[in-house]
Amino acid sequence: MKKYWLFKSEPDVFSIDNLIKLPESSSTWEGIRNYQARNSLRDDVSIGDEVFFYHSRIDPIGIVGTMEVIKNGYPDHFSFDKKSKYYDIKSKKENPTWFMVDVKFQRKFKNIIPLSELRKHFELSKMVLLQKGSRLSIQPVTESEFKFIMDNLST
DNA sequence: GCCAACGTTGGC
DNA sequence: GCCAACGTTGGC
Repeated sequence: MKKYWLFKSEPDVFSIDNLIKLPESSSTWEGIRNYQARNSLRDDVSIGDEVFFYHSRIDPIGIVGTMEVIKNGYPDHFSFDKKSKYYDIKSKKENPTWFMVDVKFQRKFKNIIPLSELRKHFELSKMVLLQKGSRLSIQPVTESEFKFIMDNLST
């Protein structure tokens, strides 16, 4: 069954426009170095799932569009590459610590949906994103939350 | 750029 | 296995 997610990225590092410009408008989603997020990428994020692209640490912060998962979780090979900023000595090829998926651009909203806007809606009050202290960079979104945002807030 | 809230590390 | 110290995230 199709699932829904929200992936955070700092646009200084990787923005939705960067994704659009890549061949096939698709990309690896590497460099996730948090165990809870890793577990989602390894076990739950699946081909066909829909994902909100979220820009953090920029003004304004919020959801900028959607993408689709096109490859299930597989070892994050950047963690094996000494030259990569995502290199991690404890991740071994025969027993990888970190995982990633591939994504493909779907849609960029005409207007960003700011975090402050998301907070206004009772229907979204349970969103992982909006919980106090929440900073998961790969997080689940419920079907009703996803549809509410697409139907009422997307442009 | 600051700093609160988390997550991780490592000494004991 | 506790927990202080350190490192990171991300809203503001």
